[in-house]
Amino acid sequence: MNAEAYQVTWLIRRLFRAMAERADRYLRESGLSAADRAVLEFLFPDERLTVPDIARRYHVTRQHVQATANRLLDRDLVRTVENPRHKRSPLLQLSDRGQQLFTRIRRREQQLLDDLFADIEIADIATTRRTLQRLFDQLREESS
Amino acid sequence: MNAEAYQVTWLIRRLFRAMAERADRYLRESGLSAADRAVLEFLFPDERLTVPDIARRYHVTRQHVQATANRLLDRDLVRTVENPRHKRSPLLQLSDRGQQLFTRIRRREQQLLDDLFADIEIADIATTRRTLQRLFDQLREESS
DNA sequence: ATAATAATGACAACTCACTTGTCATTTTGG
DNA sequence: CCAAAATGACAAGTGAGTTGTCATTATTAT
Repeated sequence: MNAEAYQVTWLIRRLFRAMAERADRYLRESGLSAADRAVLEFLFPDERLTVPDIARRYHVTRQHVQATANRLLDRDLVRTVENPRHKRSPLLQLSDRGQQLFTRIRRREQQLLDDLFADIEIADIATTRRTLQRLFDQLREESS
Repeated sequence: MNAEAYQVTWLIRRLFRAMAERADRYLRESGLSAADRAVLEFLFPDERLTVPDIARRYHVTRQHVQATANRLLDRDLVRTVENPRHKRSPLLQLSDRGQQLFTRIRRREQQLLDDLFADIEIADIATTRRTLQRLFDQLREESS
């Protein structure tokens, strides 16, 4: 059992790398980085969040999210909306271009996902999801 | 089902980050980076491999492995053995210090792993391993 | 109301795991 | 034997993040 547990963690590492590689390839076509995608995802389809909000949810420094958000603003994929709760920290929201782009990306990802999981039984996917979720909860709990 | 498939990939990403964070913490205590650990693992317990061998297995550039190996050589965690098959490219092997260090690391990791998987049924671990393996095979196949 | 404290954006320098590219040498296979 | 491949050394770059600092703006506790 120890051996299997070890292999699970090994596979998580390998899968992450393989998925990131694959994602990089199709994201690059849209000129997006993984960090860009992550921020867009938080705003999709119509969330309004500040930079520090996203940083907290993403478990990443606000400075990093800020840099990413500024790039997205420059490229008109995101726009700012006045924040009634904080004058200096506007809410971010997908622009129309951002909406369209991310919708396309989601569709593309959905296709890749369907292909990837095509041959796997639904019950196995459910068990895997549940197990990974428990592992994740366990890790989060330990580090808090 | 699509939703569950998506969550599986999301969890893989999250788990990778959480595990990496955790690993960084305990590796740093030994003054090792993740790259150092990866190379040591290829040599543990008594493999003899050249830098390009490791690079090929690790699916990473030989230059990157070379830099890591050189650091490990500087720190006497690894030593070189003459390679009968290639004069310029010696075999790498764990030094005694490297052996001891990596043995300690493995023990520590085993403990963390046991804790992490403590509450999860063996059958679920087996299903998860099998499913992740199939996902991994699928990805590898597609990109070849 | 005010004074201390926290949150934010802007900017800069850094780290880490990698990559790409180049060169000189050595090895190998036709 | 000679062309092609493999190797180590060196250099510069990338991408996702981090830490740290500053000035400004909000929040809170008194």
